[in-house]
Amino acid sequence: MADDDKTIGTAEAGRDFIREIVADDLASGRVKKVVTRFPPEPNGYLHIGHAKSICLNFGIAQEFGGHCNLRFDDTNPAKEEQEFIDAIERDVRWLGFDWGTNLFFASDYFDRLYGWAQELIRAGLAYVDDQSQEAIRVNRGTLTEPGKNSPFRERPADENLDLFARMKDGEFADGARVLRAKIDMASGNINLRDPVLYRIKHAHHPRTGDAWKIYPSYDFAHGQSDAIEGITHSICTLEFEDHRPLYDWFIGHLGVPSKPHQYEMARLNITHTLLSKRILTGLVRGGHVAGWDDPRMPTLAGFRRRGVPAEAIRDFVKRVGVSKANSQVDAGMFDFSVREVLNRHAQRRMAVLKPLKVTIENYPEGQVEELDAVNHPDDAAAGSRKIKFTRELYIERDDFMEVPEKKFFRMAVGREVRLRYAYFVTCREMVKDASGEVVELRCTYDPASKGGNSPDGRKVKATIHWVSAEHSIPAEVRIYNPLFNDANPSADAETFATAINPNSLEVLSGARLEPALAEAKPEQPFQFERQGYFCLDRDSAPGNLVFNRTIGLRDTYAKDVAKDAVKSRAAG
RNA sequence: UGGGGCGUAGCCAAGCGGUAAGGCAGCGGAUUUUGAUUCCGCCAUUCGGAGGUUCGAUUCCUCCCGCCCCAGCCA
Repeated sequence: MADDDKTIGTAEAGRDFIREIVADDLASGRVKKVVTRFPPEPNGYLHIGHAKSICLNFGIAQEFGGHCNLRFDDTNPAKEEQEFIDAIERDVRWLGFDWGTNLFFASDYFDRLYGWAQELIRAGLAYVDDQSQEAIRVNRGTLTEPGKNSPFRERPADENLDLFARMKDGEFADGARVLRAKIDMASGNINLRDPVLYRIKHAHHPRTGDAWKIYPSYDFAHGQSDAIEGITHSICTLEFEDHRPLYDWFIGHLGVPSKPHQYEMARLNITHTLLSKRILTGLVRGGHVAGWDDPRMPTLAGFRRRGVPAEAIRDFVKRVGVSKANSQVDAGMFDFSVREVLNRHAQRRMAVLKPLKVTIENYPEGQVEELDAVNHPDDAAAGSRKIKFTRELYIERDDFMEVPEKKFFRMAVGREVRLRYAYFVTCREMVKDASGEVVELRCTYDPASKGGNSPDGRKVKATIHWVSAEHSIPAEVRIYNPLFNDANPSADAETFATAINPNSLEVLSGARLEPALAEAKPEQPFQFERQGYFCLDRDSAPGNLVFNRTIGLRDTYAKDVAKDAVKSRAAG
């Protein structure tokens, strides 16, 4: 765990209402040692919304001297897979948290849960219902009308016990019967209208295999699992607020080993981003992205592959805070955290994404000079490296303008600029091909400006990056844009696909990198000077390098140009 | 028209009866061999609205308005 995260939850970092409750419970002695849990269902990959929950649950445990369990809520075998279990463990670790030996599965508790269900039946608080799924739905009533009691509601305990055992033994088909709690079909809270405790599913479970033909529902499993593990603070999202009375009902009516409490917080929403497993699964299954770890995905695996450091995710989540207000965080806030962390850790390199050839006419052919380039401007300990300067170079196409606009002060014919770490160069002329496209710049350099400063104190308005044509290495660079252009895309499972940004991936196949980049390791962040942060993609191979742009640098010039364009459009 | 929540700046978010923290964005300016970074300054006379209680209300009360969640044998 990074040092700078240790302040979460302290007075300096601010406290949220949940930490407030934990602190009070500890102070009053209601709780001796705090125990939390992160309870994912292994039906998909973890996304940044889960990161909020992970940081909260593990964070609270760390800050208050307790522990946090990783518990898989694997009560629905139809949706769950071992692949997801493995991925979730990997991602939680990557995020920087350690559950030690506290790894659990709700499926570990199936026997106990079954026993508790029998306990409820014997107490006359649960019954086997033979109604069809359709009949159950109809008889549940509506939001404004009470439900109707099931005709099987008063079935004697012995009969219920027998039927329940036969459900377990696999005697009945899926959906033939369910076990329901006997609570109140007229409750204003629909969760209390005789909720389903067990359903029949002849499905293969990733952990229990074919041992079970019935599976407990979330409501029947969650609170009791918390109780078994001695969870003191069971934190979930707002949509479960209505389930709390039911959670408490089970805890109150069953002989459970502890009395956990549930607390709810708002889930994380981010502009231009959809964070529901339904949608993310649809993106993957529909082939709209290359997989769960596609760098455009808001999954932890996607961010990792894209080059977002775990520390940035933790930092972001800390900045967002915890509250009960439904909100949507500006994606720019996430970008800020990513840049903040990357700026501190990424070594600088030079790379030209869209090369334009430059020939220094007065530089001797065949001559090679080695120049010093620092690895990090704010960290001398990062050292420096040598870069090679030659007669033929590449600069960024965007750093040259044939007809420079007012605010553009980079290269143009007749202008002098600095090549970073090298020399002042002046563009003498441009060379065009038959189609009129500029294909080369003919320049001269000032030998006295070696290293980037002129002894006569002459200033230039721009410093641009470059690579040696001969010594640079080719690479593919992938630029990612938001998966959704709309700040608040429709989360409708049927139509979300129409909102997908067709330009979410841009591939630049002709990039030229300084040779040191051939040594890049996976997940190692680099700043390509003046452009952004990049990292090696796992598709990369020696001789066939592929880099991902994690995020661009802030670009006030581009922003300014865009703003002016809007202004002139409005004016004209 | 049932039940449960939530409304503080463009976006998050503190605030817990004593006179609106902080961050992101934005806007100025300084430094800069990255139009980056860093630094400095500005940015809510007002807390969804209306009443009421109080010397004093974002905080307490009443009514109203708006938004979110719930009718899976999903979690």
